[in-house]
Amino acid sequence: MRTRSNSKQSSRKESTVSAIRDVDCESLADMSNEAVDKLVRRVKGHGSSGKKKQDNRLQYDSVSTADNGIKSNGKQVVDARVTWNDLDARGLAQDPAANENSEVEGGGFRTTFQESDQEMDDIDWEDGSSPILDRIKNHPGDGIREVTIEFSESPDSAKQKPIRRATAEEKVLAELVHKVHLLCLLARGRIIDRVCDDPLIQASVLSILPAHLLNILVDSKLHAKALSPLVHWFHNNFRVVSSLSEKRSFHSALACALEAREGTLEELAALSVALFRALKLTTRFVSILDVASIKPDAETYESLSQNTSKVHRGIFNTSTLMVDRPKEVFMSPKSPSCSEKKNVAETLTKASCKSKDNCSRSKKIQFNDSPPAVELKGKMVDTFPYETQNNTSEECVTKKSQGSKRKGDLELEMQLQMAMSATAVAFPQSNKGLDAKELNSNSSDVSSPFKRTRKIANEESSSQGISTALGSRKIGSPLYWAEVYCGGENLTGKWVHVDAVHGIVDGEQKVEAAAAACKTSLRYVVAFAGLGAKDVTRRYCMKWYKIASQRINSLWWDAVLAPLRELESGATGGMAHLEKPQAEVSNEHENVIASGVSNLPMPNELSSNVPKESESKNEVESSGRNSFAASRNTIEDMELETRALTEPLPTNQQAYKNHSLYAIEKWLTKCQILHPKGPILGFCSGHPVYPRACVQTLRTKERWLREGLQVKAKELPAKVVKQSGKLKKVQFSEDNDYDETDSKGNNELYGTWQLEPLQLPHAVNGIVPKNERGQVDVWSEKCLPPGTVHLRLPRVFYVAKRLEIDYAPAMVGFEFRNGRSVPVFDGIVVCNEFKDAILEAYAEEEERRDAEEKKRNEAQAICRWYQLLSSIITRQRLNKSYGNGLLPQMPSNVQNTNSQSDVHVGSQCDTKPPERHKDAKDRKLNSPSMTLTDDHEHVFLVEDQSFDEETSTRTKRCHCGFLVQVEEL
DNA sequence: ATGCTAGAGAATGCTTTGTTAACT
DNA sequence: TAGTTAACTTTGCATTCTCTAGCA
Repeated sequence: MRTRSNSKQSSRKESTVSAIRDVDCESLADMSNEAVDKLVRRVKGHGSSGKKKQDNRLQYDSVSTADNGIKSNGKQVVDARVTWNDLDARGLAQDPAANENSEVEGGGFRTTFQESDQEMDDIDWEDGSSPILDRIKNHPGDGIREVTIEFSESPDSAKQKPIRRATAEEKVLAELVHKVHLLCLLARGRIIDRVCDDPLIQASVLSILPAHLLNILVDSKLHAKALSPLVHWFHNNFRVVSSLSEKRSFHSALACALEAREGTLEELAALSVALFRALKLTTRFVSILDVASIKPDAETYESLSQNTSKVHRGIFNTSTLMVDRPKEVFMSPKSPSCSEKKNVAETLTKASCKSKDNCSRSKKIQFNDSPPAVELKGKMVDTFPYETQNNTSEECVTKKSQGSKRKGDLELEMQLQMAMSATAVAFPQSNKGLDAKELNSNSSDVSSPFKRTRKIANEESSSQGISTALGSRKIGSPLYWAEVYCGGENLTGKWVHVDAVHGIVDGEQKVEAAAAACKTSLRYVVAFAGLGAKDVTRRYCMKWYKIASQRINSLWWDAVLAPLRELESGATGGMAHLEKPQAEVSNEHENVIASGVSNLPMPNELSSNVPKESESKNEVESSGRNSFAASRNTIEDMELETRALTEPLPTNQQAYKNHSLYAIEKWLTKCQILHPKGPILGFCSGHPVYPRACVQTLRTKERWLREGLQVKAKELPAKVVKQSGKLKKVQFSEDNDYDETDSKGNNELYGTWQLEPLQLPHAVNGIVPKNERGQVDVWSEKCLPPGTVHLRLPRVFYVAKRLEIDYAPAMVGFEFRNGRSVPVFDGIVVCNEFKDAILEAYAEEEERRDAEEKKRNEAQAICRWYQLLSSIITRQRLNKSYGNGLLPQMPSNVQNTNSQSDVHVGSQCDTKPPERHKDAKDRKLNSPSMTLTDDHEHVFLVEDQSFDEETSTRTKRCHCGFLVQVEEL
């Protein structure tokens, strides 16, 4: 029985796992990855609507799709859910709390809930016979709360899954997430870069470097080949392990990795950078920023289509663990033999268990998993394509044999490994504290990422890379390496790719294929130095058109990188010591070592000093070298630009659709044309390929007017296209000889080469030239007739009208309202000479208007006060008369009280609040407390009233002196 | 088995310059 | 009577994106 979890289950489970991982996570990149994932999932809400208690669902990844015909595109996958209700019912439900936390003994291992969860996360489930499944079946209390097996959906129903497209909002969100993730990863890179500059770290690395390697790099013209012994030494002396769960600074992690001579890929890459820098090589730390997708689709689809082979990261981590972990053991053919290594490893493991620091936790994982891998050694080693670079002949032999292997064979091997690894995972140590994401990267580290890519690389790998049946997404991808500046390369010097972790020198051409095979796209490759950064994606990405759409708007990205580029440029220039004499370099080595040993500053101090130090170095050492640095940077920029302009022609037509360099006529849009039509750069499927620069956008005359351009006289349209039916209808009814439309309803389009700057008629005698609608279309300043000015002020046309100045309403655009577009006006256009007069009058007018409004507001306020007080009085009187002194709690209602009152003040006030009301109000305001608190009811006797006929105002007096003036109708 | 192409179908985005009746 | 305001109604095509069948 093959089962898969659905998307809800997956994402829900992942969120739980993420929570656990949060604790374990060490890598900032991972944390940000997860945070982004969470955010995206939450917003999209696709993964959040699952049942409760499904956190522990198993995910069965159809790893081998071949035998049951399940396609990996998510359409034909059996979407069978495996939850755990029944197990729960059998055992777990009895003591769920205990189950969740207690350790379970079984099968010779101990595991915790967390572990089992992670194991689940870390395992690719294969058929019903999965060891883990068996284990769980045998031990139903194994930290599992809920088991439900649902076969609610048939493969066919999966096929009918509605395709949900991302909304605009989701796209915006995805872009924001992408940006934030980029910034986070940039920050991470800078942190690592800074630690690589740490003199203590550098000194420590140097101290373990064999003496004979110290002197091989002091050639004034460094060649990439000269790095090989060093790289091989590093490769053979440092091993990649899974990360530790503890959170700690990268500095201490690096120190720890150095001490143990093993660490994550990131740490080891950083160590190699530190080593190169200690040797005074100009070195950058390079990282692929594997950011969240800029398009929501991928992830939406991913989470939606759990059925697909694009299973969640957790699952891939699993496969990472299973596939790649074993490789680490035999990844280095030159390293000690397997058995040897295993012994060392075991020793290390034991030692590390006792070790006071936290470095060691993960080591045991590696070695426990190694045995199954060992058997595959022979098969795996030769799959390492990179090793062609530096490998010995024996590897070449094996490579040849590998070359004859079919992909299916390779998959079989992988699956075999998975099965074996799954068994290994059952051992308790395996997953403790493992961060799945780290595993991902680590396994990448561990094995040479490129092993799996061997075949793909040969086949001009696409993003698909190896069959998804391997569950291999983003596994083993090269993520970190170094770039060393070799002055002896080429004529001008060159930045050389150095992946010391994998023992690779100058393998830049292979990075793309390796990454592609691991489903990592080279969207951003950033080199860090001197706390700065530079985008060097062009160096590694040969197929820019494939990643262009996956990158953020270059304006934004360039703006972000601009300050970092300066820093980077300063550092890589200032650190150059290539031309120093050998003796000097040796002395410096000694100094570094000495400073590291005898004069140890605090790590914080160190790190904070680094930039200053390098800056001061720059100042002192390289005032004359700045030009050298500048030229080096310029040369590199030119190199990258050259790459950008010399990208090979894509072989498939669709790549030309949005290609930045090339175009074929077939994929031009309706409003595009080739001008000039040539030169032809090549052919694709028989279609001539032209430079993209030849593609011109065409527009109608009106459209060009908006840009402040007009068509030259006697220019014929470059292209005539059919007009939309709707427009045709409108324009035919209005004017058959409409300028832009011929009698057949076609639109005439013009190109930029047919245009000249707009020449609008001048304003003459204070008259604004207007269009046929009596207005001026102000799309931009260029559209203003000469001699006029656009005054964007509200109500300014009143002023112009009052002053009898000629003006035209300024139409600034359209808005779509009530199913049609409506012009939007903003201000007026007047002749320049009236501008000041209008503005002055406008200011006066606005002042007067403000004063009037203020007056009106005041009058209204007075009126309302009067109403309020009148109603209070009335209510009080009514209360006295009928309420037995009890104040009613009902809200006052002025209208009601007025209607019952003898004093008809409300209605009169509404119409016209007389001045005298103010007096009355004032008086009342002066003595309201007396009126209200004395518990005295005013009595207005008829004989005490007076009536002013002039103003129709009746004045009523109470014996207490209180009076009310009422205007009578 | 895989990748490419063409085409279908759906979603998205651009388009774009009133009228009438009630009320003040 | 003139001016103001609100309700009315809610297209249709081009482009883009995704998927699929067919072919090499």
